[in-house]
Amino acid sequence: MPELPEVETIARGLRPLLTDRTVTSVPFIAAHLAKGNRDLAREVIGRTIRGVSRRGKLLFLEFPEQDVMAFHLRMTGRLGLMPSGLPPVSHVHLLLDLDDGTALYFQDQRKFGTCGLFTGKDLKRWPFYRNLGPEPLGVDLETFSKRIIGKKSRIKALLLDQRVIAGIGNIYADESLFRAGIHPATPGNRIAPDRLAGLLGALQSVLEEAIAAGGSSIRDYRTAAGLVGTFQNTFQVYGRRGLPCVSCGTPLQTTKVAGRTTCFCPSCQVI
DNA sequence: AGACCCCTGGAC
DNA sequence: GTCCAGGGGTCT
Repeated sequence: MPELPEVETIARGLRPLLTDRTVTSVPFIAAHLAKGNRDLAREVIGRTIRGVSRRGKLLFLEFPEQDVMAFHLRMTGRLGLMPSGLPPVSHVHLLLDLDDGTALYFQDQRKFGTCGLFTGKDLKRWPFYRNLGPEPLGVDLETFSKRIIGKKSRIKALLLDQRVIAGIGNIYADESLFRAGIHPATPGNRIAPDRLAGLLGALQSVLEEAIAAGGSSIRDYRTAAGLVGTFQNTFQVYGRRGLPCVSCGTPLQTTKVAGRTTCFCPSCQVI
């Protein structure tokens, strides 16, 4: 599910509700999450959340001393607040009761999502976190270009690789490649510098517009307040196989790149 | 680069 | 029944 715009939207929604809240109890943690979080309750109870942040697709609850609780929502994870003490909701795997009578819930139909409590030191040692590429909304063209140019992999695979650039998933990879007019199978080392500039611009505009729209709700994604995003209404290629290209009318095609269905315009997007 | 794994449910 | 899904890890 959530890619950068969705996680950013959730983080912005949670920030005012969670900042300065103290965890009072952990009424529920599912077995698959408890594994690897054996002492979560003991370690998180009594701690005060000082901020909510995002890095790539990771969402952090920030505690004092650089400690964080990290969430990765994978395909179907949701975070939100409900009144504490309510009867169990389907697919909720973690509840944190807070000192204002609310409870943070982590809901995840497919159970791919993960969470964990990290000290600052342990977080920096976590390979997935340590190896994350730069933030696409903060990276400069030179840094971005260096990470693409000279790589033989197909550009779609590079965009999906969290070590190359953080936070991009299947939707925003396809949408930005269409806007930039780049075929998803183009090898990274065969994209001219001016086209890389166009790609970074496309990536940034797509992500900014998606954040402004509260993200894309295909199926499961909801904001922290439980609302759907609206950027799915603006998709130009994602999920539009067979439909006419918005630019030239050619039927959009799909292919597989990095194991993911990839939708593109065979006429507008060139290698 | 690709296959298969984790898991649940909707579309067909 | 089969195939597919906003992700990522592991193994060949």
